[in-house]
Amino acid sequence: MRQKKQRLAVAEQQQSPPDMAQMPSPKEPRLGPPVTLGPQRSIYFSSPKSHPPRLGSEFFDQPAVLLAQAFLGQVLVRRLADGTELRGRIVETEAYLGPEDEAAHSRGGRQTPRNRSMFMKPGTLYVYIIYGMYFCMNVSSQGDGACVLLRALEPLGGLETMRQLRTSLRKGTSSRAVKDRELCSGPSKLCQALAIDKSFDQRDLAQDEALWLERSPLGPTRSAVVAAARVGIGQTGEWAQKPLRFYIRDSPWVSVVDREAEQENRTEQRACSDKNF
DNA sequence: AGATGGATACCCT
DNA sequence: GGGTATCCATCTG
Repeated sequence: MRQKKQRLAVAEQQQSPPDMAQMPSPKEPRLGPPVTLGPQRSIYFSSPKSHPPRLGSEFFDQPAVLLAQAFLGQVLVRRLADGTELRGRIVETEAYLGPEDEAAHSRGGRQTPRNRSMFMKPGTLYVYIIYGMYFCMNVSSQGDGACVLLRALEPLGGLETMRQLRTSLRKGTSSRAVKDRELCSGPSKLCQALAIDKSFDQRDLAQDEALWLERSPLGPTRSAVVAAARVGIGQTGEWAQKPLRFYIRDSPWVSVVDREAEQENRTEQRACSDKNF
């Protein structure tokens, strides 16, 4: 009981009410997000020179597998109600392909109130509750019912706030300090660390004021991306085996490493380079 | 390794 | 409507 209250208290503290998030308050001006929002375009912000550009809807409009790979290295930014910015580099993702994918919530074309955002336009957030107590954050991609799950971040900024969020949202009473590696190394951990909850469901990552993606100058090289089986979706079925999880090789921030897949990826690459690649 | 926790989907009156 | 099995995880011992 006490934990539940704690959880709510933190959520209220960090979370701005929807109306406040939408309307700029005249008496309390806030720093704007990296680029202007709204339908009207400005040539000033389309210039490649403007500061770290926010990734727009074109970025999200690609097939789930490509989007899952393109996410790697990009920086996710969360701005809390008090203006604090939390940032992390995406190091691990999973692709869910839509109706044909037996491991996807949208398998068989199932559409329910919960997974509605999977069918919305690319860039739409799909946040769902798992095991009754955790959140997972997905981003809709091109393809009906297809999306990408964000599984791990390398924390870059706002670590102390992340630690606080992770500590206060944890269930146990143990007051052991949360290590840096434990801040965002899992789909629900990163949601806790960035204070992302169900209220983000159906929001647009290309437009939202509290959450956005910044292009990183250096992405991982092709050989630094490991393709492995997805986590936690059972052992059976062809879809459980498919290499639809992607992570940055040797990153200490990844949630689950798959040595076997890393080995296989390497031999595949060698085979490619042998064939004059 | 085992317990946890509750929303959700799905089946059944 | 109600009952139940399941669930893309985390924490602790």
